[in-house]
Amino acid sequence: MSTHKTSYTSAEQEKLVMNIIYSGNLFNLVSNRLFKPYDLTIQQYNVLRILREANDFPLSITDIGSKMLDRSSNVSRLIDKLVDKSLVTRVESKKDRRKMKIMVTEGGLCLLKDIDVLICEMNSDLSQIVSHVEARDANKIINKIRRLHFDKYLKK
Amino acid sequence: MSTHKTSYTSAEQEKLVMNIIYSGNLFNLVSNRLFKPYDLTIQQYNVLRILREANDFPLSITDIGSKMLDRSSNVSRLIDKLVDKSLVTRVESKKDRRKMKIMVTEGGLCLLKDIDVLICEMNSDLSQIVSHVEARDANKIINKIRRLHFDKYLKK
DNA sequence: ATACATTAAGTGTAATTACATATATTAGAA
DNA sequence: TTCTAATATATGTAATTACACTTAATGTAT
Repeated sequence: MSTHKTSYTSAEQEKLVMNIIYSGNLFNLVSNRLFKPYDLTIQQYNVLRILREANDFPLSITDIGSKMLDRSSNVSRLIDKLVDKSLVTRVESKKDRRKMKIMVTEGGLCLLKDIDVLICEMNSDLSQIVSHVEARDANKIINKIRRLHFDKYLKK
Repeated sequence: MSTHKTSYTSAEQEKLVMNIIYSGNLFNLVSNRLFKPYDLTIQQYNVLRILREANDFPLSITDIGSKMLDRSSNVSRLIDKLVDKSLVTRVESKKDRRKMKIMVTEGGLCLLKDIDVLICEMNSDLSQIVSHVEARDANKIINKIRRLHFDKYLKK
């Protein structure tokens, strides 16, 4: 490592990127363990939440993919699993038969409601660790890095 | 979502956790693509860096695992790959034959030196997007969440 | 010395992922 | 219409991962 001030200056930014990768992996791992009793992965949980937020309006695979935490091309298979567990329904759109109309079921909403309690507890724990303002500031910084530094590598 | 002030307050913290997971995945994905021309994954790269920092002192599999970004139990297989590419050497310790002594090779150091240029460019880009102080503050907040909120779920 | 616990590394396996590609449908141009 | 391009979803695959387990070596109490 160089001893120039500029190098030292950028080290903290590099650490931040590494920290986000490391902590992201860790949070992901822990979240998946927390969701395990409900037989859900964090991605499956997020799809259910996205569908709940859509509020009875059916979403397509593409809609879901664009709103998802994880932009992989495996939304179809993810929905497969949720359909198997009767947490969502998938029917072909009649207007455009390429599209699927996906909705959360009553059972899915029920499960979400159970998990809401857990999430709520975690949130109140979290709010004792970092303040609203701190969280907002950190979000801003992470978003800046993502949008200005990383998104350009995802042109597709 | 409740309209109580406390609930609203914690929403930003929840977003931060989600943001770290999402951005972490994304940064990981982009980093892996950046390292692809060198036929390295980001974990392999980090192992090489850890070994370089050890400065000719051989590390065991456990040493590496404890310093790694990704705390999976697959360090052995990861080292396999690096040995196959002649980037590291692995020899049995004579004092304790359970342990392996792993060191980066000249070729590994060479490869790291090439990549340093790339990393350096990225760092100077990064430092134009977020300041040293912003990065330090964000690191502090993320570390607080990890240590006080998530690490307790990893007791083992 | 013997037995048992602990530590270190490696392996087996099912699930997940990234990436490329395939299939089906629709949109639009000639 | 007919051809081609674009869109939406699904699938094949090789690699990676989480997790449990095995194997081997060492430490320690008796």
